[in-house]
Amino acid sequence: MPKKPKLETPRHCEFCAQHPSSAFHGLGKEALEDISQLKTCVTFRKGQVIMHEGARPQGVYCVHNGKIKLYTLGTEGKEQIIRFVTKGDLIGYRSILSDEPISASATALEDTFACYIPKSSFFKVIEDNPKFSLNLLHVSCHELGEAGKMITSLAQKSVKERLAEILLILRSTFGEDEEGYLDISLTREEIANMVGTATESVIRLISELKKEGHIDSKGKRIKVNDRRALRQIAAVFE
Amino acid sequence: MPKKPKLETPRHCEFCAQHPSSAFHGLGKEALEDISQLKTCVTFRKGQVIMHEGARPQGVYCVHNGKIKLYTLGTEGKEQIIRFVTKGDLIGYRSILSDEPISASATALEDTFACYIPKSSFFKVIEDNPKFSLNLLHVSCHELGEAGKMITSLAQKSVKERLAEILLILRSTFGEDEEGYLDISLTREEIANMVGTATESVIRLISELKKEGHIDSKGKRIKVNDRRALRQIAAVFE
DNA sequence: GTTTTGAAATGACTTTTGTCATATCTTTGA
DNA sequence: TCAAAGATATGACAAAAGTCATTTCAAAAC
Repeated sequence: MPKKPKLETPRHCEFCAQHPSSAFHGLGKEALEDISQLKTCVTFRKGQVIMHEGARPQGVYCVHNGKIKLYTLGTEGKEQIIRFVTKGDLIGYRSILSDEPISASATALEDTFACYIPKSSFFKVIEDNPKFSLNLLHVSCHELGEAGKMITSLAQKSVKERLAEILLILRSTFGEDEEGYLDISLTREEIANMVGTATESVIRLISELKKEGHIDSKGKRIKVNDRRALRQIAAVFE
Repeated sequence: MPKKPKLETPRHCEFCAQHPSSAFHGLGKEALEDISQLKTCVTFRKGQVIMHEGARPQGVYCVHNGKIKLYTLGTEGKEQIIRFVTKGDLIGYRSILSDEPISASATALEDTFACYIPKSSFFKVIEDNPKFSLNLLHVSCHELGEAGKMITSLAQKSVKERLAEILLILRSTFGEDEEGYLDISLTREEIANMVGTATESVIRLISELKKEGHIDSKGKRIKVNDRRALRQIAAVFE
């Protein structure tokens, strides 16, 4: 039996709303109080599927903590990871707001704690709080920009450039642990599924970056030594 | 001097609002009246740049007619076409709503007529009309789903599969003229910039699809003969 | 109508990336 | 602690796609 550490207990929405990137940021006390009443709390174990591509969600999840991958399944059933979801992010809002089936499955990469807000309540909050609509627009339009960048990378960059880029994204999304390793555990296959390449290619290129001294790795764990160098390789000039 | 046919004259916003896919669809008469007051009308000649990547737009364009490509510039200055914009679509809303610089340049593929709505007016309409916010959310979330599909295609499909897919997208976006040719004129290079490949590869594969009888071409003009076959090649099962 | 320019088409070749086979290393759980 | 399963690593080879050079064609411009 796997160890099942006790998950953090649910909190009031006010806590999530403190994150500047949260869609609930800037809402009034009463609004947050309302949402707190309407939500229910859920936990997902590592590896558990949270939403399934093609399904019609009946609500959205607001992630309180944990790490989740969003991915679509390609022709051969191969996962393509679109992005990661962490603390403060919503899952399922795209489908509900565009009135389309879920476009990307979500699976927990770690034990995750989230709040479930039913569709009707979600729309109620939108109607009652113009600020919330604006926040959602802000989030979805930001994502749209990120997706555009990803499209350009996939279409124009080499596998090595993309890998370097992804490593930087992982670092800024998940940060580092005390030893300086990326604070996210992904298999080489999952990294390949983000980069859009074969697992073996990722393995080879990680070895290469390691030889070049830009990164270190110890089993699954990866450490970014030289961000400048990676940025150079990724041809990211921002 | 190139021929400059007279462009269609501006119309009231009510006309644009008739399109079910327009963000202005379903707004009340007064709201539309307000917008009509606030907007100004602009025309763009074929080839003219409408918005520039990196810029900070001071308003959005609502396209009344014409065809526009949205694209980012990759490392080597190579265009990556993200999507096309036509009648009823907005340009620049992503940047304004996410409060980020423009992520994709826009260039007119044909003479285009559009309405310009200043940022302040745009936000005013949002605040006064919850329905408009919802429409915008609908549009941006839909786009987000499309972007996800594009990411998966680029990452997992072969160039031929992607080309077949793009030809189908062009057909459903722009339709056909009386002779059955796609009602959009793109160079092979532009098609390559959508597919994410080299111009020569597109040329070769178009020849191949032609030999296989699935399409026809006459100079730039392309005709889709067998949608079923293209769908099969593109591995699109919808 | 002819010239000029830019696209499209095609061949030869190179590079990149993917696939398959196999060996080695880490975890995980008994 | 050790065995088994699952990841990672590496080599050899194949396939896909890109690049460069050249030719043919089409569309503007004169």
